[in-house]
Amino acid sequence: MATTAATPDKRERLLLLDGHSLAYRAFFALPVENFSTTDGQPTNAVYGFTSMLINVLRDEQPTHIAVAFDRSEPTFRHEQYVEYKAGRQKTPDEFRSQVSLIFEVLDALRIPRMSVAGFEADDIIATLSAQAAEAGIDTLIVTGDRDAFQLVNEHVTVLYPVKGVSELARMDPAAVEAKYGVPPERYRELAALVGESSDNLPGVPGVGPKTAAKWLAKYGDLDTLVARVDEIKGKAGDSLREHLAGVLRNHQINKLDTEVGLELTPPQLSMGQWDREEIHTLFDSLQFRVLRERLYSSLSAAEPEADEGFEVDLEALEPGALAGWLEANATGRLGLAVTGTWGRGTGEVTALALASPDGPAVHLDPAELIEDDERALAAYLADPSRPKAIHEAKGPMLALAARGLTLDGVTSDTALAAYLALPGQRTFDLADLALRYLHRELRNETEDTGQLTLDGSGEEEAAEALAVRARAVAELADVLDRDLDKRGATRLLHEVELPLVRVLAGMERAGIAVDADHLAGLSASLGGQVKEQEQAAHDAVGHEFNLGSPKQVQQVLFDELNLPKTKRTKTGYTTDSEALTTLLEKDGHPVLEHILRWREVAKLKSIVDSLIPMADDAGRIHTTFNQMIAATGRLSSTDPNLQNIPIRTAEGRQIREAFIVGRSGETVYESLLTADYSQIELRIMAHLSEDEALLEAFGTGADFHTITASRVFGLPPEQIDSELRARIKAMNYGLAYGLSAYGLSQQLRISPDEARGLMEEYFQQFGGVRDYLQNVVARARQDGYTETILGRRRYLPDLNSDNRQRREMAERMALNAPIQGSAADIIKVASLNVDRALRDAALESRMLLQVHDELVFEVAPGELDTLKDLVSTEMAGAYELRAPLSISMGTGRTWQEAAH
DNA sequence: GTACTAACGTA
DNA sequence: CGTACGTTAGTACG
Repeated sequence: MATTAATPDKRERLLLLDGHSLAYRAFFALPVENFSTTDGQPTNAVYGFTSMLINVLRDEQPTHIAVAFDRSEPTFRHEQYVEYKAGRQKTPDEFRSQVSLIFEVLDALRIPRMSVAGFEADDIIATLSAQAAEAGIDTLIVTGDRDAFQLVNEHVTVLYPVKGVSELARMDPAAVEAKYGVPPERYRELAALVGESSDNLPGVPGVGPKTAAKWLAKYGDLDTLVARVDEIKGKAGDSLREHLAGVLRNHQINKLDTEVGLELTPPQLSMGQWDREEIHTLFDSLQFRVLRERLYSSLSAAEPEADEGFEVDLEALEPGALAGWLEANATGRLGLAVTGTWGRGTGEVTALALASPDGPAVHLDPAELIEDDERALAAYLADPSRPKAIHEAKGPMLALAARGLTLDGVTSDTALAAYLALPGQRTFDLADLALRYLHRELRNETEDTGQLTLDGSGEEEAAEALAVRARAVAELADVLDRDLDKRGATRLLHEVELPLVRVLAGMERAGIAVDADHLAGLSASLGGQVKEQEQAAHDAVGHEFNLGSPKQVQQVLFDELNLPKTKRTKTGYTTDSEALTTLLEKDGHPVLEHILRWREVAKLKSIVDSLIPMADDAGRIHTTFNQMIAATGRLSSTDPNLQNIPIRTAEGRQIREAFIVGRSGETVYESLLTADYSQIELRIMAHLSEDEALLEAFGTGADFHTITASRVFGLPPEQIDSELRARIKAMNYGLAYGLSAYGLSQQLRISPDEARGLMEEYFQQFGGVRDYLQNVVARARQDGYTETILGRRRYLPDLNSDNRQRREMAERMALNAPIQGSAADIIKVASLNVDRALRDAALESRMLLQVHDELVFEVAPGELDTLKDLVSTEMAGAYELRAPLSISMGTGRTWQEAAH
């Protein structure tokens, strides 16, 4: 596509940015505390710079672009004046580390960056704007350096950041004159008189911009002023005469060079195609969520990368013609797109579209179908032998189920497929994937030709848009099939993730019954305790404060009570429970106890209160399982999150008592059954490391932590007390997270040396584990990714980062991902096998929840024994580990009772 | 209203 | 200076 803006009536626009000056502005405008990645890399300058860049691209829609940077070498100005820029503070390290990140952003956006030894960014900009003027191109300069004002004219405008990074002043000739009282071509002379302290160019003492402008207005220009310098009266006149040499020097130095030798000329700087994938990866690593959204929402329309949409041949179907259409067109896989609403285990379909990857499409309103068509649709959707592709199948599946429609034969869910390809990404928007994989925009090809649309109802457009989605899904599915094949993830998709969608939908539909009265009672009693603790805390310090505000708690503890300072957070000192408990031991101020206790009960109350309104008319709560969030392959649960219901404390467990066995239609279930894997992650670690001693410890059947402790300490198991066992338990679990000796020492409250010794003794006994862990990281560094037992990958480019923090973070992720991810693989397989076995055995019992290593079931009358057999067989047999999977189960009227 | 942080719940 | 999540409340920002 030719640049759309190159129309004769619209001049081309060259955007030039001064990289260093803008980044430096951003660096001081944005507090580094609020702009750092979780691993400590400061990003305030990159963020601010990128933010300004995106805004300017959006607002100015330039056709050409370049970013100029200074170099560290001395410039010609230093030769003219050795004191140039002397006395400047050294660039902070936090800033310097961000310059290369800015380079990465620009490279990913395919924006040329330029720098020339011996010249400043401003000189490059001056040269380019002069060349642009000759080529008939208008120039916009974005810089925080006022020297650029001298370049302003009819075709050159400077955008100058006035406050922070969000507001740019538009400096055209009138604006420069209004602000400084001289036209832009005189600005240099004014600056020479006033001086520039940051460049160490002193001006005339006692002369500010006002006086300087007055003189220039009176004498016309600097030359005349100098020639008639003796006429100037007063103190200012004396001062000028005294410092005349400096003024002339300033005037010479602040002239920007317009003849820098450059490799590219303005016409060669046209906006290029940028790489979405690269932007995604980079913004992921910089943890720019908002900026990514802004970039995509403001630029996707103007983005030259995708100049095509999707062609759909939307056929109008006569009533009764659907069966015939399907016969003719559903020969291969069709793309399916559905609109409607879904969530909380149910939904409603408002429309659906079917499209083949290369041919016609239909749009259907399920409410208006005649019986024949409805039957044909139901049969097609439910037919496992008629392949379909859909984007995010679970929601539509719930909505279709609410109409009594079954969806089967889904051979691709394009969102799931993309998740397996890019597990680190958090969202898988169809429009995004279409651009990324098909290089096309999610719009109708024929739509934007400027033709008149037939009616203003928008109904037709909506139908076409849905058909476009179906078409895009059909094409995307084919491309993703090939991509996954290359990544070795085909089986994982077809045998695990895709069939799991239906199982998750089933659990969401079923929901879990809650005892509303019990919850209400809990809320009331917790509410009472919250009040008590709040009152007690206020009394203890002698005034009211908001216990829910960490900031106010900090003020009370550290400013008023002068308690010893705790570990720093970004904004102050932590008041987390660990720190407060330590403080309590040291100082014993009564308020600490009340704060801790208040936090505990307030947290529990908030969980209870969030659950109460979630129950439906049948008294059941339906969570939503997200299959594409966790980078390791785990599920997550939202709205409400039923994977973090308290269990640790007795009060917390009361909340579990609110989850009870329920009924469904005729069936009154008799109990809940929970089944969980014992130490699944440790078994996986033993399996993967093939460490003989560890495998043996699992083979004995005795308490695992005691056995390993007995080996480490060289004592018989009966001499392992709870203290020793606890130490080794912490080690056992910590290893899979990349625990350091320091971390272990903190956790066990022992000295780092002691912790190091403990680790060494551990590895003396379990050397295979150390070899494995080292190996996993080394291998991942080579391959760029880790892999689970089912071939689920996690990509970790930061393993080769120069930044130690980032690299070490990636190393811990690499240690953990195969272990946590393999556990996720196993329970997914188990869920599928249990689900299949339940259907094969025609049991009425059903699976309700998955909590990472636990499955929760509702047991139909008389089925308990059969169900227990079935569940333990399927869970234990989900995967053959060298340290065999072990299951423990419990039953009861409530989730709490069913714990074991 | 939106976005971020601190804190804390789970595996 | 141990991984993976989601929710809440307070707070700062536009």
